[in-house]
Amino acid sequence: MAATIIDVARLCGYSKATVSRAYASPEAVSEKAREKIYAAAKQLNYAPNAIARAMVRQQTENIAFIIHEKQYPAILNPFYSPMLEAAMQEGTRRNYSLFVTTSQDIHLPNGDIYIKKHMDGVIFAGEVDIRVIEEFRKQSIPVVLVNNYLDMDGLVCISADHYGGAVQATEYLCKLGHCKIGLLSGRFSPQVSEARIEGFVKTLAKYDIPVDDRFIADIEPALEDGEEIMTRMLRGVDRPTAFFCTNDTIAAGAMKAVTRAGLRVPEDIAIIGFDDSYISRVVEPELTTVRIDAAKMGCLAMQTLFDLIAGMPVEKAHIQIPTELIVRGTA
Amino acid sequence: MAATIIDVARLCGYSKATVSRAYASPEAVSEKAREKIYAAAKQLNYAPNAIARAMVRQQTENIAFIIHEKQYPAILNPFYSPMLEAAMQEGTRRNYSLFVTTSQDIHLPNGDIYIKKHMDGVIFAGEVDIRVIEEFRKQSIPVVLVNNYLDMDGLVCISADHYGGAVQATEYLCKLGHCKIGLLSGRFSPQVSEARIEGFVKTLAKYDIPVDDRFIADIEPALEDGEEIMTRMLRGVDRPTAFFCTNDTIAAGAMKAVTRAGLRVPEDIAIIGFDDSYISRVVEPELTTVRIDAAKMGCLAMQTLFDLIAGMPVEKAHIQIPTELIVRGTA
DNA sequence: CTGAAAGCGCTAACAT
DNA sequence: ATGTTAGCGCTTTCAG
Repeated sequence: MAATIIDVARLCGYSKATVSRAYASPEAVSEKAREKIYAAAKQLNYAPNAIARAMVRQQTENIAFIIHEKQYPAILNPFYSPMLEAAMQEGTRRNYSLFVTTSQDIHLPNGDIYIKKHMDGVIFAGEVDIRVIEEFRKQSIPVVLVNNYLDMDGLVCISADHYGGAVQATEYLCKLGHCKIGLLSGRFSPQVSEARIEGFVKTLAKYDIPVDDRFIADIEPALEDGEEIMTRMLRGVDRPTAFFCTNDTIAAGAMKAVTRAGLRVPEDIAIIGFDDSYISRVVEPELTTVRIDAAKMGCLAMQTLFDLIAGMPVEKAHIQIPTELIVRGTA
Repeated sequence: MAATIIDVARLCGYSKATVSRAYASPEAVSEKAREKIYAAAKQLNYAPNAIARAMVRQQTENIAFIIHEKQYPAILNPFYSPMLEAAMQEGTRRNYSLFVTTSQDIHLPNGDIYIKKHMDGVIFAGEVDIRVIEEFRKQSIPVVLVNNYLDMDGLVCISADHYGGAVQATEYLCKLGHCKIGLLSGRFSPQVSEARIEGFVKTLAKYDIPVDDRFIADIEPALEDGEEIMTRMLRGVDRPTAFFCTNDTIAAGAMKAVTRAGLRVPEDIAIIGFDDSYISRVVEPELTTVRIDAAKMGCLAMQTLFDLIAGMPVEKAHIQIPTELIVRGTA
């Protein structure tokens, strides 16, 4: 069907080796040859076959970005978007392509773990099954984990400083003079949730503010859940004057509840989010939140992966990205 | 390095053909053989090499989803998210993987158009250079265009009924009694923008409402732009009581402007959006908008592509998805 | 700078 | 049910 390197070679009179070089290393071929070859190729609609190339070179220039099914609406997930985006750009820069898939794409008929397409490297986002990682490493495929932390020998993990971020947020609320502060905590992977909760609790302790269990909620990190729980909390006696929400989506839901109850943010209830995702700017007033530099995480993940692919040793297994408090209108 | 089919064959005593079959068509191999083969494979950490397989089968089970650079923050783009999502799920169902890339990934050193990785089919989202499509078809790679319409022979295009959606929105506003209605039109691909504008204008005509050019804006479809233009329009004398925004992002920006001006949505200014994207539910009050079933479009795009790959003839080149008015709180 | 030839790892007839 | 064999299209020594 499609023209092959042989057809081109035949048409232009050069050998297929030379044709190959005209694409793989143009500078190694005389200008005259190059011209003739490209002309012949054009005439035949020839385009090099990446599969064949990958086969002999034993590398595909493909990277997989794998997201756990549970978090699957990942592309929808305003947190992962910029990460993916940055990773893609970094990949493109190096002539790599990014495969975005879920973890269900990596199983074999016999039940074994395996990545269907050959990948030069893999980025796991968020939760992962440890066995999957082990399996990949057995097959000598470099792996980096982003937005999660697992204590495996030599496994590079890139995550945000969830603890620090929670401290920044809580401290800010305390300094504002709030002395009744609630927590709307979303269910993420245990490490993440726990770190954020811990930051909150320890900071309250530092400021001698008691933790009131009635105003601590453990919910799914969705808009409706945020709204629902806040509606309920608003009815509580002696309710807090401020809430720390462990992501922006929850915070947006909480804001809705406050508004609908006829109260005002931040005058009646101050709210602070986490992630600095896109929605922090669509709500009005705009959300005060803890910024995670997701783009940086994505970029770093790719760069680290490239190093690994190039055989460079791991310098630091656990890279933690600092967070930053972004003060806007809700607290 | 990695074990090959030959190593497995040697270890288990079967031929490599049988080993191959144990993976490609397990039912064609005796149970005993399968067990031995899988055991040997496990011992050697063997996993079939997808590249080699793709090479001989001449198909990769990969689909590319290509978004024009201009719209690149596509993953960020709340409109494309559900589309991508649905496409991925549909792909997974058929054992295909989805490559998400930009249009810049498809050029050759010599300037020719070409897709670096071999793909069994390609979905273009939004704007595309016609020459790119021509080139793909020359290389006999099936193509479908989604969220855009191009009149090319036999090219399948899947788009929403932009005209109809604009009519629904405008008509609703008219029926509500608004007789001064503004338009905040975002710059999308010409076909899309024009269809939406036309729907707006014709509907006003139908209701004998004059079109006031002072309250028609042509802007970038971004939050800030929506806010900025609305702030300006609010200062206009004899200003509209309602605005039709050609996407939700613009509408959200416009809502901010209204709120900041101390006015209320929808009491003072009614607003209606387009897309029914995620943000239509994060704003408060929630946005009345025209729903485009982006998930359906993504799913349909994949299904059509699979048909094309299977060699089935194109039944209908231009598939138009109907829109639906979703009435919520802003109009 | 160019050519000849040996594979890369797997599948798909065709036999047995 | 299993084995034999001939490639898939390209890159890469090694020579010239």
